[in-house]
Amino acid sequence: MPSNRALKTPRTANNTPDPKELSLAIIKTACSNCNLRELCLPLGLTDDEMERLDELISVRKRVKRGDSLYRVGQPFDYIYAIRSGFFKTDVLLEDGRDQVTGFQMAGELLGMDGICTERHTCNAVALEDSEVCHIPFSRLEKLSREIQTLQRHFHQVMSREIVRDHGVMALLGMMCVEERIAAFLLNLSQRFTARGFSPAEFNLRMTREEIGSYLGLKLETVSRAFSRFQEEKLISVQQKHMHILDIDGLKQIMSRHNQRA
Amino acid sequence: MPSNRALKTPRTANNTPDPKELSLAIIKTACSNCNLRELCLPLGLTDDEMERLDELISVRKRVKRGDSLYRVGQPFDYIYAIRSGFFKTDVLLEDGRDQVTGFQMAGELLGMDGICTERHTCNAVALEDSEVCHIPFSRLEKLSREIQTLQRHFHQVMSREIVRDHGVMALLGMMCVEERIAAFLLNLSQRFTARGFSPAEFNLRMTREEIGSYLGLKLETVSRAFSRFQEEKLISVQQKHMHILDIDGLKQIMSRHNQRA
DNA sequence: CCTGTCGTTTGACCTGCGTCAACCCTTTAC
DNA sequence: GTAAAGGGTTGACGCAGGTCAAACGACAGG
Repeated sequence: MPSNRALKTPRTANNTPDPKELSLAIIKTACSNCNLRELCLPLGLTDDEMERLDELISVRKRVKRGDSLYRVGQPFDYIYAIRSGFFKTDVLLEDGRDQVTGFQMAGELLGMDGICTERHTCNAVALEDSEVCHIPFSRLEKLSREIQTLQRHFHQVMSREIVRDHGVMALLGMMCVEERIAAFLLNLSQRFTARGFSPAEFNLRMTREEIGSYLGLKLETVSRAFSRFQEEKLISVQQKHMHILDIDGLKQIMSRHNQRA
Repeated sequence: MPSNRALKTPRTANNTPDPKELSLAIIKTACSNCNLRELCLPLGLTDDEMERLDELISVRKRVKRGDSLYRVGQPFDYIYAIRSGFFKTDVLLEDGRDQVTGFQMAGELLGMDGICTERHTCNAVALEDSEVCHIPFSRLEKLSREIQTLQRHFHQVMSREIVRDHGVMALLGMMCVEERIAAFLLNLSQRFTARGFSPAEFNLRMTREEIGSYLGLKLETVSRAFSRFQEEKLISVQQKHMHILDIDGLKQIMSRHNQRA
């Protein structure tokens, strides 16, 4: 079974977009009236500064589920802010194995992997129909030379990404299955909460295989862990619908010292 | 005979540091005559710009083997550039388990984990007597608002850290023991080469346990892998002295498709 | 010099998670 | 509607790498 099934672009059957745009449709944008501005890049800016940021984010595009926002090796020109939707990023080894390096949701930035070599070093794939603001990186750098708050905030976002990655390393390096799954669910829960959604009930946008890839597990292992958590009344899950019944129970799993195999 | 002896800090025997500084001794600094300037922060700057960077890096300090440069929770004020020596960074879980998140050598920057919360989120520990340049972060930000080249380069350094972390995730998430060890040795070899040392012969500054922690393995597993590589004439290792006999052999291990357990 | 400590190696054994396979449910295509 | 394919669950089994234990070598301190 090919592990990257999701990478196949679903047929663009009904709505045929401009062929050179593929499935990307252009929409008008403005940070100043975006309800994600407190989560996203404009955080902390004055109205005046935000207008200047507006000027540089001229396009917002749709990315259909299964389509790539960017792929390994493509030239890097933009940082992307997710307006709505859900993405995964992954890296591939030559032999076809792939590792999901993160899941990104509304208000989060994508593309910072491309800064160092001016080419992207991972793939970003939409897990549901999404909208993305395109931020020309050189103009963002210029503006952040002029607006200290913006500069600081951008540095914080990159730093947060590094810290997040350290957390994933800790997860992959020393946690057992149950801890990884609990950590994963608690992280999702917390991020949905920050966006005004229920902490306890949400849809998983990714397959068991993608969860497994992110957590360094096989899909069967993820499935079994979900079943076990369900038996223990920690969660109730069917298909993609996840209901966390006992948040504290999940937190306890994280603090029981149960080493990795 | 290790060809990278030069990395060992010259004996501190004769010059006794100020006692209230503990093991940190202050030394005069200048990027402009530092032989690491092509690896480190000043990369690409004009002489004039480099002088301005010099002004802001007023102190260089020694950190003795085993001492921390910074610890989790400490306020973040500086980015550190390693002048000489060798460090590890690690994160701890409450229960005492810890994960090494990286090994850093001369010319590399430390401390970017602290930007997002203004407090450090990992520990940085010297694995041998080292010298470190202290770069006040707010002044670095100011200067990078004025010098575009510096701004770009700093962004590249942070981005490179993110990309490196993705590589470690791939390693932890899908490689088997032999691949991890081979990847680790090849990475060290390449970084020593970039610093003008032998690609084939170097001293490991870290213990088997620290290697294991970084690679998500137990120390016994690391030791066994070294022994097996030695039997196969890929390396010759005794204690901390590593001699790579067959670089291509190690690379082949990386490309054999041997999944993770 | 000797002694204690720390790091490393090696063997024997065990187990958590991967592998393989069968089957089911849901969604999409026509 | 039906068919086909993708995604998920569950069981039986095997092995890579963890655990435990013993012994050794290198180095620091007295």
